[in-house]
Amino acid sequence: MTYDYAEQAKVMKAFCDENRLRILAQLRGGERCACMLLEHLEIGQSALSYHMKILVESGVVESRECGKWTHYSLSETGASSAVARMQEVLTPKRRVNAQKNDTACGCAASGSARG
Amino acid sequence: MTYDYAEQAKVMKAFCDENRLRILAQLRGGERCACMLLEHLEIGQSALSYHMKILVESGVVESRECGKWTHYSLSETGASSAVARMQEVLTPKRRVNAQKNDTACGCAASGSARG
DNA sequence: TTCTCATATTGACAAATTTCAATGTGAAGC
DNA sequence: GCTTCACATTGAAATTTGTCAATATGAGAA
Repeated sequence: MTYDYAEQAKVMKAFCDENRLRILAQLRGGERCACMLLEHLEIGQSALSYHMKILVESGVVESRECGKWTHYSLSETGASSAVARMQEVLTPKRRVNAQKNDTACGCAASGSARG
Repeated sequence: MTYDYAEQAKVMKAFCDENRLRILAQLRGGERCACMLLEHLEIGQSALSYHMKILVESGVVESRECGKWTHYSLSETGASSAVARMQEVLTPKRRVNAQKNDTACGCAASGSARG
């Protein structure tokens, strides 16, 4: 399978900005409209909108429109998908050929994939 | 608990760059020295060193020196810690007070925290 | 329709990130 | 000692990201 690193990076970018983490922390408490999120952040309205777009496009946050308001909430499917992605990235592959990762210097390899 | 968003963001930054994801993908196959990692990337040696520093400082990668060579591998503890962090960020908090997240517009809230 | 409110978008700018070329460092070999 | 190899660090440039002020959009109220 050809891995889409750009797509993967895009999802992970949801989590690597302090203000986005603060937004996610608020959403852990339940659905919030933009104005409520804004009250607890030290950024302007357009910056919030920018971050919400990133969060929604990454799939971890869902938006729901209700008249003039937009409500945001954590996406269960997006969340579990993101966690699964990270888990995959960090899970050693099953070894197929015994000595595939021999080191150039010839000293014994240690670590998780050796066994 | 006062959340350290900077620290959290730092860990997550390990995963939000395409080249770092390519490096992690290589490390899934087992321990690798820098020169081997470099062969499969389209960046220079100093850029690789820069990325490895970020990966090691985030805790998801371990380095092991062997004479002139440095070997890198996925850190099991770092990996599970990173996954746990992401999981925490995405897990709705237990509701304590019934109507804490009422919306400004008064329309019914939906979503995971309502239940 | 006109006005206001909540949010999105745009353009410009500042700050952070990523890269390379050059240089530094420390280990191994001569 | 000197040289080479593997990797780290530095400084500058290119790129990306995050922010604000201003403006646009679209829904509800008047």
